[in-house]
Amino acid sequence: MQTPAHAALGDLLSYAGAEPLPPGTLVRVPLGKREVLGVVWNEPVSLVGAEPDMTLKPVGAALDALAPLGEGWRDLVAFAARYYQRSIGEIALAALPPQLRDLSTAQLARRLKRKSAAGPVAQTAESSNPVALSAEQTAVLARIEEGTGTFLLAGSTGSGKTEVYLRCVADLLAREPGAQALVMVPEINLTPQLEARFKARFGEEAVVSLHSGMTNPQRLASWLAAHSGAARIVLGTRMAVFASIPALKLIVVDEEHDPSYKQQEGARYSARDLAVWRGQREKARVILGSATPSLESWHQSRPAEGEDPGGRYVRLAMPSRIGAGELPAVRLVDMNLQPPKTVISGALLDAIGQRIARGEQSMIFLNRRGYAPVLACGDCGWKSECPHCSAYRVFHKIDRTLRCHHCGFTERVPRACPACGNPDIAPVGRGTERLEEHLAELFSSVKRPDGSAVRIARIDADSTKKQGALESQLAAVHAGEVDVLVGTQMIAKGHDFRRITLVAAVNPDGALFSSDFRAPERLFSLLMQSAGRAGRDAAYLAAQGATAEMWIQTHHAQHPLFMALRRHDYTAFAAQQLDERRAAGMPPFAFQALLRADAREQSVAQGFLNTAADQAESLPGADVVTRYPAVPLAIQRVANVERAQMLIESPSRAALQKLLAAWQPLLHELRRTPQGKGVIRWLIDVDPHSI
DNA sequence: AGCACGCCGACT
DNA sequence: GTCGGCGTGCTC
Repeated sequence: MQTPAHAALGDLLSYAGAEPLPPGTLVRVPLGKREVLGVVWNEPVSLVGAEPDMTLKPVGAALDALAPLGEGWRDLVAFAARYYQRSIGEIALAALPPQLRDLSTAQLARRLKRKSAAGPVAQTAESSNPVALSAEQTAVLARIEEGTGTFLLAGSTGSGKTEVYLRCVADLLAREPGAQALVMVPEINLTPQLEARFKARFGEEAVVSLHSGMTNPQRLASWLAAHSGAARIVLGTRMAVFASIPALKLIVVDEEHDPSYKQQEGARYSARDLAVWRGQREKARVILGSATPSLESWHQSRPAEGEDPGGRYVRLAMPSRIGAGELPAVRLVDMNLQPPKTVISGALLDAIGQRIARGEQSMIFLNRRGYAPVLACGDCGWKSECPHCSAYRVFHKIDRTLRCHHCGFTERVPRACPACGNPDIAPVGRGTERLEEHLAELFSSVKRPDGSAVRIARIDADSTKKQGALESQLAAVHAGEVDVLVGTQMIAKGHDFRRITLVAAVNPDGALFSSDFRAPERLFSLLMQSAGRAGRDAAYLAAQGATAEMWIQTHHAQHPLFMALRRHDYTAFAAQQLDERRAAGMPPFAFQALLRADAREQSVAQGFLNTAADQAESLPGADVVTRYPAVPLAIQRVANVERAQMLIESPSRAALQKLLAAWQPLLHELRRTPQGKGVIRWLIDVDPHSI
């Protein structure tokens, strides 16, 4: 009858109840010695006259102050559970606000009484006087209005995608009383500004947010508002895709290419893919928006007016920036022509210096936090390895620590080499901390227009750990209190800096020759997004007489990725990447899953996987599903746990799904045999992001 | 996942 | 002599 619990316990548990409860009803049920939250899943079955083969425990109190969860929601949960090889209970429970688990019926009723019913959407100043649309925005909106299904909105950074979302929501709310919309963004950091914009347009009452940064009571309140229909607009991160939204008619997935939409622990779902599925199921329009769509979405889409109707999504383009300058000119600096060990080339230094002299801002990216990725002894070759992981600990100069970014193990930096006693141990490589320090030295003699010293700031996961730190640091940049901003990809996303006219990536080469076939896609997208941070305010550029520039320092200045980037030509880059993927039989032309196992010994983890692969031989679908040999993960050991994985691949998604479904019970079984002894955990990752 | 039961090391 | 380590097993 219901579904609490996790893991290897049968998907659905049966309970006895005096009254038939409709599916979707939330109930409290006894499980072992505990009482847990459950959801009535199937229509009740009458056992009158039947001989019970087991004694059923009685179902507990129903949370009947709450409307039962709808069929659409239950279908979504069931699909996600099936597709990602997890139990229904795990998905359902993760989808419900945590506080619902430990709230009594009476407490819940009290909660609900406080909430008012759905009101009309308030007309605010902005909603009665919206900004004028560009021709491209108008055309795109018209196309969405007349169509149904899923749309891929490929719009340059600064082309006004958010305004399109706002209009689509406004049109929907005006057209269909009671209809609801779901708008997703990849990162928590991006929700406050989006929330502000939606609330300004639609009023405080109409909008709620759902993300993991909220407190439990806040999350419950938002969830209840969405479930009851009081909230017309639900904003959130990937978890929001599972919100109960009974009158869902529109889903927006902003920055749909962003890897954050893929959950990386527990049930490894893709919120973007589930959004598309949910939209189809609910007959809701889905808009996937991005300046650099994922190759999966690009491949699935075709132009609206094209001759080739084969795509599942309608592709809509907004190539022009509005209110913003031209896309920045991309300048490639060939680091092979620079003196060895150059960090910032002379030309880039000059360019930044000119900006400082004019009172403009520059932004420099380095996707590596800390001071230096390794500390090494020049005498004996000691390196700052983590004792628990197969990785180096990163040197953080700020607090004089060596920190493992994988297991968190932190120690004070030793005075001398721990192996040979040599006091001369040196940082190798460069992170944002060291870059910040280096820039401060380089610009120590440079003065701002008013004669004061150059102000350099750093934004990364370390500088923003404290609550509200990111907001205050961003505010300082907006207020013009910073001349040069150094940071990780954290600053590449979404933030609308008005006075930045130069963006630089000082060392992006790592991703060019990575073993991860998605690395180029991610790099291109990151660099495009970064470029989009520069010159966002045409009026400012004109007043300054400035042009926006994106600088890239590389040892591979002729690389096709950079050539495409220089022309801001996503289409060409995508075509080239898709050709490579097609030739190599990789996604989106094949479907993948990873089977992973962790153990104290690498051989145990691999043994488990390889035995499992042997057993899969006779399963349905096995003939068209390739199983590669088990290999260690790129970072083989984390926190003293050895990790192994096996790639599973097929040109047929259905065959892959069929095999995985049949495989799962065998894997549970295998764990109980001697072959599975020592396996700490195993998991299946469907459509994995990094392999 | 919880939460039990169950068999081996350093403390009152 | 106990408290507690987490290995193994069960939950309608």
